[in-house]
Amino acid sequence: MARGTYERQAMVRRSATGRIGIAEVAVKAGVSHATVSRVMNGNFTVDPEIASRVRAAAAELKYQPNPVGRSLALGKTDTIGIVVPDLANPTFQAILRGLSRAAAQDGYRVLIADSFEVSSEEAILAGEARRRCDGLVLCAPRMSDAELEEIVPSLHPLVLINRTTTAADVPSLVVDYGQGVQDLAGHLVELGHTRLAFLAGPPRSASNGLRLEGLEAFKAANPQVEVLMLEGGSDFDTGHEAVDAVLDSGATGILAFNDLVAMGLMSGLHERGLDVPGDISVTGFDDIPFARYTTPTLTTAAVPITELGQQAWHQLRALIRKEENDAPGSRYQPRLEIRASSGPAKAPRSAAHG
Amino acid sequence: MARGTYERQAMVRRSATGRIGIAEVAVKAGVSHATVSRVMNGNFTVDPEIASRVRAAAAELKYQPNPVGRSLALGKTDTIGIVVPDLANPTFQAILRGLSRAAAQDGYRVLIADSFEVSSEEAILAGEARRRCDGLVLCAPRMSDAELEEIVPSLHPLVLINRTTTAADVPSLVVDYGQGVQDLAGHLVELGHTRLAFLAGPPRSASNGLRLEGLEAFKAANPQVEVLMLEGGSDFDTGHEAVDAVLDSGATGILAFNDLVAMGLMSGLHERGLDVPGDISVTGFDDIPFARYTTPTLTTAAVPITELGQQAWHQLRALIRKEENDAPGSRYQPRLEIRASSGPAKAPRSAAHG
DNA sequence: CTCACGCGAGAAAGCGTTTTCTCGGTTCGT
DNA sequence: ACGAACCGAGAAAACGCTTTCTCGCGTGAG
Repeated sequence: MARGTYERQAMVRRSATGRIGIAEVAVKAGVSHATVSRVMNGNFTVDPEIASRVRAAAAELKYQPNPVGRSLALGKTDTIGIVVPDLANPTFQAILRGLSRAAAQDGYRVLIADSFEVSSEEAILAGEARRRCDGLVLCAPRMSDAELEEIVPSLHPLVLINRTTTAADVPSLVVDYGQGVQDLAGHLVELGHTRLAFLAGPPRSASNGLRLEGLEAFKAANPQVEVLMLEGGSDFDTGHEAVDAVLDSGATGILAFNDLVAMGLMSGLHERGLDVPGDISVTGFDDIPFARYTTPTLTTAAVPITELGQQAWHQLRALIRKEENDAPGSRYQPRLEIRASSGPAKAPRSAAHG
Repeated sequence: MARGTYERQAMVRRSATGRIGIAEVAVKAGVSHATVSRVMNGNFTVDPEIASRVRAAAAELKYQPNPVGRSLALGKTDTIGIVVPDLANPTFQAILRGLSRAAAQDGYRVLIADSFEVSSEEAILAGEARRRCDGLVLCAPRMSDAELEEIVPSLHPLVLINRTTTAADVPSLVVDYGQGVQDLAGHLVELGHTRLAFLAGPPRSASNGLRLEGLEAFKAANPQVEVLMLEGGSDFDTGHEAVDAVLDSGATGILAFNDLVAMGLMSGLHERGLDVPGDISVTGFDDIPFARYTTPTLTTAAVPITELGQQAWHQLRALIRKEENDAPGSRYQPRLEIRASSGPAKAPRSAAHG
């Protein structure tokens, strides 16, 4: 029983900061703080008896290592950052969720940086977040290509969502919005619609650009159908306020920028006494959870967005661990999800009614 | 022109970690790293000429202070944490958003910890998050009172959401779910409903408990109306799967645990060919953004949840700054939001039909 | 019996900052 | 003209941890 040596140190005075540190544990256990560190990190080169003495002291003092000190010594924070333009948007919420869950399984935490749609802040925000973390996931749909290229090198390890870059070692996870919108348009045409309208998203958004490209391709392949462009945005209100423009367009099939816009639009149409899909068909994009529960249920293009968040972590993890990454980035194909908001076309409506 | 002194150090070799540190800037500017620190922190006790020399060197090397080192020296991280049980739930998304936005305005970042409904993890998660941050916001609706009381002292500065504690200096932000549910029930009764059913939330949830208390009070005050209890949960599927139970209950007015459950239920009723509110009235709770855009639009009790997130930051900030806090915590009254999903009662339905 | 070797634990350096302490050089007052 | 404040900047300590380096002791071999 080689006790007494350390039991005499009954009183432990806390360090300057008031919190229990490695030093207090070392004193209480009668060893050096180096040994405490070894024990806490499961280093087996330490005598079992001493180890248990240290563990006892640590438990008794409820010692919890200070992660900041640890991070400084180790040069890593076990934290990743994500920059999103708008946390109110279900798409980014879902990415965040997938990312957070996947990262948590590997013991990493997530720091969020919401740019609140102020794209001029995104670069600064990204830089700050990056320096606090071991890696970054960047969602910056409105940032210019030039600015993106400029900041990307300083952000490594980095994973981009719905953007691409020429820089090496920067995986891009992009959803093929162009294909998705073509599938939706094709679906409406099969139902007999010949006059479609695209209720666009935010003007400078990258994913809106992809949709527009897809529609151009669609128009080229289907010259017999009219595709009108309507200005829009990305939320409920956009859709709700677009009712007049939609009706004036005379289109019978409406491709909304996303599910939110589609829901706002359907709500507005309903208020006008119009029937969906009887009078007019509406499609969304994304397949957010709510899309199954709208009335009528929403035809949309499903994007495995939570899975994308998870994949973002896997790509980022490979970068952090400096592993060989066979598939740097990937492309997600939306899946057509036909529900009740799209139906056969009525006789074509005439434009400029009322 | 006292140049040359420092311009000779054209080559700057990066530190061990590869990143540019204060040391590199110091060498390039020909000063000590202490001086660089002073300049970077706007300390005016430094000679303007030297200061600008330092700034030039910093700019040229694109020096960005390492926040980890800074945090260690300063004993603060400029980061707060939030623990939520489920990031998929719009309520917590909204809290997070309000919190994040408010904190960002004061230069703080937010670290998220999602417990994924595993309440046994919550305590550990909370502790870990806390140690990495300057303060914590805890949403742990399922944690037992005993466990909560046990961990609370070690989490200070701490703000609780929808929980209370006996510990001092721990503000609680709680929504008065009891009052809200009574308002909703009262509304249905005014419409002539005499047989109500409450589609409950997760059994051990604190906010569900508050609703149940409210309903008890309501029953006591309105002995003429029947209030049935139905088991449930907190998401779409719960509501959707509860259709049979709801119909069997014979109730004409349904109080759903929250908006999600209400939406699931309405969707299920719609599939059965039933009309809301013609055949049956449905109310939700929370007034999530989607509630305005369902068909029919959803009668619900509006909770200023984003504002609550913002308030959480203000309370936490006061704690971090050790300010006097005149109003430690507050209570939020839901506002009855009458929309189209509730209407006059039909002739009472008989239970156990078909 | 002595020497080399190995093992376990303490000493110390290092991570990148901030901040106190100290000291050399001015400047001002007398 | 001499000493006392003063000021600006470098040296060094501190923050809390990990890890390398070093050294003492014990064991086994020659």
